[in-house]
Amino acid sequence: MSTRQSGPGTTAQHALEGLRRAIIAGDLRPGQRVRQEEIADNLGVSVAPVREALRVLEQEGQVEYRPRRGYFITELWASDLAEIYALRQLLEERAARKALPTLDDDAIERIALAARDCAEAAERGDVAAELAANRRFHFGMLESPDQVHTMRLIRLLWDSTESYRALYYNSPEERAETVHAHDAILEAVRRRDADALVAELDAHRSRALEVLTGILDGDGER
Amino acid sequence: MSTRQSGPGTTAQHALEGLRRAIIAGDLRPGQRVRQEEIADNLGVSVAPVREALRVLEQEGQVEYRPRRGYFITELWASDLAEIYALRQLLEERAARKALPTLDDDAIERIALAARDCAEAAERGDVAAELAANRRFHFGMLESPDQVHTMRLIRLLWDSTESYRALYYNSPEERAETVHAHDAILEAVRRRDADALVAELDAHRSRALEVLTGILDGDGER
DNA sequence: CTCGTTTAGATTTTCGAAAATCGAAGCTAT
DNA sequence: ATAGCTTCGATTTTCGAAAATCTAAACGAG
Repeated sequence: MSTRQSGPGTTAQHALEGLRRAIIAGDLRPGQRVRQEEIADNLGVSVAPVREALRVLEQEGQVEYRPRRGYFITELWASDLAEIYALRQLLEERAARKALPTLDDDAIERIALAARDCAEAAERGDVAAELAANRRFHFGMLESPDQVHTMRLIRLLWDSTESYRALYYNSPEERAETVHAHDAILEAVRRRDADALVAELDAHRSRALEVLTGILDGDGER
Repeated sequence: MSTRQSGPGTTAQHALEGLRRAIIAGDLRPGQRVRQEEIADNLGVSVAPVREALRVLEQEGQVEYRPRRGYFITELWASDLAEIYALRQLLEERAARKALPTLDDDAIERIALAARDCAEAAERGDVAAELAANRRFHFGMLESPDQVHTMRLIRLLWDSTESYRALYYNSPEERAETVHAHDAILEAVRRRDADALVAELDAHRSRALEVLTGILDGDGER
């Protein structure tokens, strides 16, 4: 599927988006080999841009590269997720405290909108849309112009766990839970209460990690 | 220069190394445009592997990409360096405290060797060799098997400032200073004194940042 | 003289095919 | 039967050239 035509982005960007979609959708599963020509054919492009996209994903940690052997979707264990979530805690607390005082009403409105989008997508069960809205929600309250490098690291951590977050959103219970957590977070943002915000973010994150650990230990045991 | 032949690595890796060298050596300066064909010709390869290498550097933050416009060597301001060094402080303290108890005599020997290599390179004025040895020194005491993701972020931060570190090493004074700082750090490692180690690392880092800030404000002022 | 348009050259981007490499099945000698 | 070697198909990797796009200079109208 997918008609090819020179849109605003380059073909490599198109390939990157296609690969991301496939990973989130579960068409490409952890551990699986990525057949370059197959991806290229599915997207109606040649292998060159696909390889460039794979390089990007490699740097993000979403695929692993073995020279002359190809690219493989990264498999994460519970211990990996724990480390990544601990790093997120460290970096996101920093970012949140820095950014919170700089948020104007406009920014808060955008965050609230993202929360609504997120809730709607959750109800529809549209995992991809929920992932996107969830990102807008969280990054909306962390982003600040003098923290670009911090944000780059945070974005990297999010990217490398995107497919596992998709796993999390497959549970209807957790989708509902997320809506509540977002309300509490948004409330803290509105009150400009940094400590409360950090506490809520930590709780939100911990919950996700706990659930994911359960899922991974349940069926992904080596 | 540079004879091409199918070595152990791929051509893309060869291109990546070539680009790194050129950046460290100052052949490619901050802000400058990267002409893909020129790079390819110099390395005796085609543009495809060069583009893949550039994608890697883009993710590392060493080059910036503007679609259909090309790749540009990233320009960092004093404020960028300050942020990056603050992040390093945060992450390296974590890594050092985790790794210190796990270092065996063998590991410490490797670190000491790296320190010697570093001092020798400093004396010779071989900046590239010093950068490499310096990296072995620092990463040798941070690396630990259950902190792979932390190390990935730290490596990223180091990569993105590699050319500026090269700038720092151009000063003979600072090369000498580094040797002393490394001695103090190594001493703390041998004593297994985590607090002292962190303090020395912080001091070492602060000094570098201070010097670099001076250099950048001096001549690179927009 | 200034602003917008056109054109030409340089550069990026993508493709399709050739070359190199890998992994597994099949073969042979012991 | 098995260990080691060989061959074959599948896949990655690289190349050279075509297509698309951008930058800057030349041009012309107001």
